[in-house]
Amino acid sequence: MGPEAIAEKVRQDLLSGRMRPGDTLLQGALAERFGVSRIPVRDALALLARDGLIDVTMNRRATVISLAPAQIEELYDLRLLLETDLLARAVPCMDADALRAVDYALERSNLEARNQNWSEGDALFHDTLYAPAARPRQSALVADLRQKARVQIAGHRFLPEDTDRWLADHAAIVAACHAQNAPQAVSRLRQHLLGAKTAVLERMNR
Amino acid sequence: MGPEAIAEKVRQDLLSGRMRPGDTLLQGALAERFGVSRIPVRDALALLARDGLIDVTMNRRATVISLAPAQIEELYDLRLLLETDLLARAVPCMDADALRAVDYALERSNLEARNQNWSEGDALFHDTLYAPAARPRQSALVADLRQKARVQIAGHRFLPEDTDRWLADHAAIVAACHAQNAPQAVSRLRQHLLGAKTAVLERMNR
DNA sequence: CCATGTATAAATGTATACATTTTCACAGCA
DNA sequence: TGCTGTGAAAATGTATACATTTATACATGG
Repeated sequence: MGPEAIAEKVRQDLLSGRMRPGDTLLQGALAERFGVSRIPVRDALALLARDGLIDVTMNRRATVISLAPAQIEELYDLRLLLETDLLARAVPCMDADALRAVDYALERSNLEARNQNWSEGDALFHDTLYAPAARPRQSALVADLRQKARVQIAGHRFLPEDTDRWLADHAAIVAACHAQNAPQAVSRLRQHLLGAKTAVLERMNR
Repeated sequence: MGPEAIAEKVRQDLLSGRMRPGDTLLQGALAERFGVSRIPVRDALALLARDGLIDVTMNRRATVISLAPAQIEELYDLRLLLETDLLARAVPCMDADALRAVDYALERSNLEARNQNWSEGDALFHDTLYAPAARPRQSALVADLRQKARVQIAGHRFLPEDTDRWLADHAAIVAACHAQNAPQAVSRLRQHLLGAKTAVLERMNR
């Protein structure tokens, strides 16, 4: 069991909400759980820290990142900025294959939503949507931001209530893509992300 | 000598061009240089990897990141997107104190440029410029991107030739800030960054 | 009852030793 | 000459042991 495999297991704990913001990760406990010494565990924690999912400081136990509302807001504003730019670049590059992939991702996100697995399908959908832009670094950044948001959301235990509205948003975006109407696609993505931001912030303030 | 102190020393090697893209970093050599075992060195390398300055893969020696032209281009496009947004947010928030700080940073960047230390002053100037936006995450992201670019530039050994033009760009941006004219400030920042991007790309193709 | 200081327990940081993997020079061959 | 495979040398990965720091429980004083 190598460091990246350990990191992946722990990442699933974070994304699924089994571990929540503020929880501590003990090297010794993880080492015992995975049957290794603390050295590879430290490496795994460094990987998660690289993605900004946990906070590791000298001589202190690692903790799951806990974001204040202002930081959540900045996070979603960043997603808005980066994702609308990606989509604007992607739409003109979408050929028949890309559109087929988007259609498939839309269907998948619908299915996953029915299976209590909204986040997974949502992530796949957005990644597929931006793939034609061929911006690996920017896409990776967005994926990181989304993952950070997921950890907070999963940790706060609020399952998406407005799933239907968000699926409708997705469908509208896809329709604009088929019409090769980049401005409209971007506009709908903007509404989609603004809605997500306010929904999360609102539910954090209870 | 702790991991972060080691990382800082190595970071200076990267930013100054003493180590160049593609160069390898040996754990044993660094351990001997800093008089510690390889364990804290590994932690230091993990920190640098977190900032995307070096590439560490399992069982392979760490190497300084080497960016292809397409990646450099994406990097500057990202800076453009994130920095113009930051400046647009910052200008309306600039009070007398902030403007004084910007003036001071402009002077400093002029001085540093005369001292063969352009990059240092440039980084300070931009950071000061965006500080009023109060967007710590976005600012940190931009600082990371700038640092990555610096490593490439320093490694390729091309000192800025158009320093005077860039200093003039800075002055123009500051003037627009004083006039509280955000659109103009953003427009000039855009020109500034586009110029930097083309200059770097052009010189990489020799 | 709450705050503060202290001792003990627990967790982390680092050095050393050894296993595993990669690297690199060099021999052999087309 | 150029390529490929092989072996020794070197570099990395991990376990263990121990030093150092932090966290927690508990007693003490306000």
